[in-house]
Amino acid sequence: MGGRREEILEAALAIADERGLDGVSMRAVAERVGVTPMALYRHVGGKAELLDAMVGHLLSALLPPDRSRDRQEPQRWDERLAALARAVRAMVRRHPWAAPLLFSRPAVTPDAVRAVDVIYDALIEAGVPDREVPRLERLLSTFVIGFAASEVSGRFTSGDPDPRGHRGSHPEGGFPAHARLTPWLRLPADLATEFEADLDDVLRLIEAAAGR
Amino acid sequence: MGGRREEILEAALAIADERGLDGVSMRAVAERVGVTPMALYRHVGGKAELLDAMVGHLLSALLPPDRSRDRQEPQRWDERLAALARAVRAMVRRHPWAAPLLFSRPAVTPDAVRAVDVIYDALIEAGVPDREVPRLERLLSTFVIGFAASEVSGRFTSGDPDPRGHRGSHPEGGFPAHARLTPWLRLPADLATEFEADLDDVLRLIEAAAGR
DNA sequence: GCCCATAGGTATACAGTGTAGACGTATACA
DNA sequence: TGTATACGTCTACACTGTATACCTATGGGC
Repeated sequence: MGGRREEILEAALAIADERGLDGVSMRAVAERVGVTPMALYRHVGGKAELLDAMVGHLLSALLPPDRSRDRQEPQRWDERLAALARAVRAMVRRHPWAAPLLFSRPAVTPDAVRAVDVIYDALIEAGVPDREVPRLERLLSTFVIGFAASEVSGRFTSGDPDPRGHRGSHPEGGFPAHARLTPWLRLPADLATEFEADLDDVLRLIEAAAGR
Repeated sequence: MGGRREEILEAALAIADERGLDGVSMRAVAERVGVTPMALYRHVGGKAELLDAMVGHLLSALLPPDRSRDRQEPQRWDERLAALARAVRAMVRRHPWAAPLLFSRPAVTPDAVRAVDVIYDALIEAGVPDREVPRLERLLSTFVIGFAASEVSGRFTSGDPDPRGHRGSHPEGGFPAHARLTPWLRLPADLATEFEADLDDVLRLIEAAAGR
């Protein structure tokens, strides 16, 4: 059975959560499973395939079990999209190592396609013309993944922490707009509410695209 | 002088362009410079710092030389933002290896801060309230970098190439929205015009935020 | 009972990685 | 002349992914 494969995957996930993606070496995974490194190759094709399987595993937990055909979806389209977006962000925050992989690996696993289908469905219900649906799906998912990736990789938080002394303006007027915005740049930027505001804006963008 | 450091950087850039980011090993760079691997450590602190310097080098070429105070910026705010966005996309397409690094390394180099300042300035001119400017800068840059990264890493192009036989619907009605959109999913998705359409939408989003 | 194919695991080995540490040398300044 | 500093080399270490070869236990057909 594929029980062993599952065991390997769980071990790799645990190591990634504990020690980061760099900690996931074939030897480390093998040791955790209690087996020789080369034994892994019988179950996963290699390191690349192992990484793919890891993100696939995470994606499979994104959506609730597929009862979408049994019962009517309760929420409005925008609430469904927002819920999915929040789920992605939460997943990336729990497993920061997954962020770079989400960009490189295309969504080909059945679970990933299922998620895309949920987005398509919501966009159609929103009134987006069929022709525009794939584009707006890519726009939305790019933003959500990009936000989460930026967040966990420090691209947002460590940006420009009061540069060059505590006065607002840079030496010799280097960055005038920064100077003017100093009071707002000083705040630590609550990323949870920022995500909600962004999400709101993007959903309005979709509404606008639907009404054309 | 730092001439040697520049030489090392150029060598690393050239290797990344030719053989990808994985080709950039200390040994490879050293060989190209004509020196022993350990000699690099006198000029760049280590591999991580080398990578940082590489993206810094690319960013420094993004904006025209700083004459922003000599002459008035000619274009409207939205044209300026669009130009910068297109420049980022072009840069990533020319140097695909840079995409993942742009997400992880925060914008702390002077050139990066200068680019952010340009965006701030445009957003202010657009009429965005000061309080909202940093957020919308992050939203815009996240989208632009995310789009470019997705594009060069194959997240867009290799998505679902007519899955499971050439009929639109999946076996046993797995993905209804996919089925409905089949005609549009079949097109190869012109990413250049898609980028322009997205950009247009995001700039409208900014306009909407300005008018509140 | 016998035989053998197959699945799963092990041992060894190879080429490559980043970099710590010790050592050398040449130039510039006191 | 002496010495400090910048720059480079050499060696070595602890890793990485994985190709290859070998071993072992289990199950099915005869």
